[in-house]
Amino acid sequence: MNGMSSNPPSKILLVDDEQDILEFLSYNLRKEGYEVYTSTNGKKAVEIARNVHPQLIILDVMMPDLDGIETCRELRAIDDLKDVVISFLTARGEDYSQIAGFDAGADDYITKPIKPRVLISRVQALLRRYNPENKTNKNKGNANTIQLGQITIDREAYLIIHDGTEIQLPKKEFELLALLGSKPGKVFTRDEILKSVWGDDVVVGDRTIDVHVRKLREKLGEEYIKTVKGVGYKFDF
Amino acid sequence: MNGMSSNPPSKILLVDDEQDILEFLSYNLRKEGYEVYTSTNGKKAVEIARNVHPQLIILDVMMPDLDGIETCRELRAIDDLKDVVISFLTARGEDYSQIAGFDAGADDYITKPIKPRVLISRVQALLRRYNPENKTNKNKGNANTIQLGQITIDREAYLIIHDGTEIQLPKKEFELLALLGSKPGKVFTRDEILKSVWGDDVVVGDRTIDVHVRKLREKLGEEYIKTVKGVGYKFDF
DNA sequence: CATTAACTTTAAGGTAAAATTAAAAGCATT
DNA sequence: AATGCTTTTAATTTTACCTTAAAGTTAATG
Repeated sequence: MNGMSSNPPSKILLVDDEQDILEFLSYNLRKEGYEVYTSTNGKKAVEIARNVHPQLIILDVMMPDLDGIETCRELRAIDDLKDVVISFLTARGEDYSQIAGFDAGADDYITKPIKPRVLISRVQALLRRYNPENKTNKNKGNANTIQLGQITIDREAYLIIHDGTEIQLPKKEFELLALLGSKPGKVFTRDEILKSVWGDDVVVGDRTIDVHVRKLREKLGEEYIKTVKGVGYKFDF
Repeated sequence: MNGMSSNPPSKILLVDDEQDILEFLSYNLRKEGYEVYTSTNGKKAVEIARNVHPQLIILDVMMPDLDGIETCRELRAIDDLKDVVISFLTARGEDYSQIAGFDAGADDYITKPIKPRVLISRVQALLRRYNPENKTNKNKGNANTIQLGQITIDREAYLIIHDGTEIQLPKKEFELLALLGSKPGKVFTRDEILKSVWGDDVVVGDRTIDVHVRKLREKLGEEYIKTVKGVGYKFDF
């Protein structure tokens, strides 16, 4: 039982159009002691959120009617809910750079399918961030973490969580990984990487990228970043 | 949206006891426009199949109660469902020599975990192979992939998916294939190929193209790239 | 059916690109 | 100014890809 920090259990609102997944998620979260509310559509979700003031809202991106992104906007527009933690729920392989570009104000992406254990740990991490005494609301606006299978990229803390272990990455390494991870599967050319991570003007030698890739592979394992010779690098997911 | 060939979206029945897998698969397939039905057990699956007549059934092999193999047998015993395409879903590393030996009547195996784009392409391949009238080859919105029968060319990832299997191609091979595939049926002369893939200035011998064609044929099969003697090469499917 | 031109096939270097390693150069922090 | 960490460079090795060359095959033509 982890839902109760000291006294009151954390309230979590789940929104997904599929009853099945809703049950799966709520079952696992309730087992941990969380107080779970559910809704199968965005409209109802906004209502519930207004009434119960959950600490965390998990929103499926793809929903008929009012989709996750719109729902998120509406929620963020409500004064009372300004600092609720909101996480999107997406299927793996999505283009996160695009979704992030929407800037709808989510704090996290959780990718499906997700194992109960991983779900719980992500939820815990998100709630830790909520921390009411921390009134300096840092997490405004865009998404701060992206979960790609075994790897979670936390843009706010510049760290990643790999197989449950936190790894603090230096700036450049982190930005390189975040770029590749923003569009899993896409090959980024060296030029694209240089422009995005180093900036238009900065000139560094070609081997610099290689060395950073090496560092990342050392820390994450060899399997995540793939080389496409003559083209560039990609995050394989 | 690719599920709709011309008008009616293809119906797919998914059967897996794990809720999150089910959700992952259905999310991705629905996004492509398929009409997806799900069941967490074999018995209910047979019922659904009887009622909705899906074009494709994807069955997890390992399920409690009525397992995939038995379910498949039952389905095949139903006269109405004789020519439904059935694919097993197995975990990677599972011993499926045994399963294959059972010969329960499946048309394909899909191994978990599977990447979204591979899943989609595999499903398309299956539907196309066994429903030949489904000849309409509408490209989906994703501007970076080209669907050519059993082959998907993904320009972003620099790879192709053939019969649902990813093949990472080297630069030159990929570019050659992408050129030929950009206009299926058209014969590209050697000059056109050289100019487009190698560039105006670069001078390479004529045999170089042949060798790359060979490599592609090795990886894809002989049937896709056709030689038109005295003229050039073309992609056919 | 011999000739020839065009394509196929195979295997062996050559080479450009990437990986690797170590060390130097930067930068904070104390 | 000394320490520890990050970033970049430089030098070397390794790898994968590309090209070529050489021999084999095919198909058209007289």
